Amino acid sequence: MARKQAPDFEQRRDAILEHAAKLYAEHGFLGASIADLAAACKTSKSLIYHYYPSKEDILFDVMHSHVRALLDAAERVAAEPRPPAAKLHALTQAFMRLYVGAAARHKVLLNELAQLAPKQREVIVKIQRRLIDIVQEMLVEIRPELAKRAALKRPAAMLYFGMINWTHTWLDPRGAVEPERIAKLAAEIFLSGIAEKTA
Amino acid sequence: MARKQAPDFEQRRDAILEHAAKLYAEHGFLGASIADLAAACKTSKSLIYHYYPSKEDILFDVMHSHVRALLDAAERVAAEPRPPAAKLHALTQAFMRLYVGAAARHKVLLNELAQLAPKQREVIVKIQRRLIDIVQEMLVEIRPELAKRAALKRPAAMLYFGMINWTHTWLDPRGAVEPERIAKLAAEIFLSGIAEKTA
DNA sequence: CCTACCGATCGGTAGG
DNA sequence: CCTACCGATCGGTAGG
Repeated sequence: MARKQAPDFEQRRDAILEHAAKLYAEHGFLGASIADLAAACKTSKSLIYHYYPSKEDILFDVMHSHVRALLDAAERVAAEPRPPAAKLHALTQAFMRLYVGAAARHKVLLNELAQLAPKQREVIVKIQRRLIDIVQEMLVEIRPELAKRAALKRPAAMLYFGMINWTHTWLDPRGAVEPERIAKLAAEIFLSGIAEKTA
Repeated sequence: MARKQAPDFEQRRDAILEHAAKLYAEHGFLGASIADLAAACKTSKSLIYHYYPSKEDILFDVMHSHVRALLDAAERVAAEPRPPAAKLHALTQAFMRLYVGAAARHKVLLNELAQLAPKQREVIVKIQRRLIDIVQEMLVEIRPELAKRAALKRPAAMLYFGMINWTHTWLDPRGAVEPERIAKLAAEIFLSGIAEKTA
């Protein structure tokens, strides 16, 4: 009879993931070894390999868990029956909460995509594309004129992502200006901007 | 008597720098070895070490040459006797030209700062701070109200940098929408946005 | 006889 | 400017 999985399997796995995200965010994926990760988790390398088949699979899981959370949040907001501008505000707040709550995973997602094997990278990129599509659709709802200028849809969405994704390099969650305020400012700047300038 | 430097010393050094920028942009600093760099330059590892004392010094030079070019361009635009909004437009165009013309160096500057030793990192960060200051001053010229809301000055400047720095992840210089047009769109969105929303 | 985990060490390759 | 190497450390796996 097969023995049961350890009762805390999921918790242990998640603890490894969280330590890995921190190490990879700080030193880069290649700059942090499995030995470093094992030390941070206060176990052995073998224990890490019991939970993950390879170092790259850990990186994939760090990115995948985060990008899935972003997509879930975005789909939830997109489905709300609200005016489109209010949706973009809500989406920006939701993104900012996830960025702050999972800052290490976010940084890894943005910096280490190139370290993934093509197949795994494609899984992440596909989810990211769905995120971009959701934002594009919101922008068209806000400025229907954008639908006629199809070439500008993607650039507009990417400029929006630039504003909020870049915050991970400078925003201090315990700084003078709270993340909620920054999210509000970013959404306001973007909404006024495209309202005036893409018509 | 000391032998003269090779007449093409500077050109060779610059060729190394350019190949290094490309390799580090594609594989990451830690993912590209000195042997890879030597192969790309069609020489030996020893030749590389003739021009640079260490791998890290190559990384520093890649970043330093680029951030200096950005600062020079920004200071030139800031000194022009023009209306502040026109200056921000000109600055955005100047940044975009440098990002496109030195895409690999730009990517390395944004992704590999953590791989530098603290002393060298500080040199780069100081120049980056001067860049941010120049943008902040322009924003205050555009919206004098920002001076009274000091806490928002830096966030506003960083949201601007987010928009344009992030372009390196998605902007194709040979795509349907030219970089000049993206720069114009970004500056317009930002100018209308802060005009309306930070008063 | 399984899963969970350890200390020790593998073959290869890094920067120098 | 090259080949021949070094001390160290890498990701991954062995036996028990």
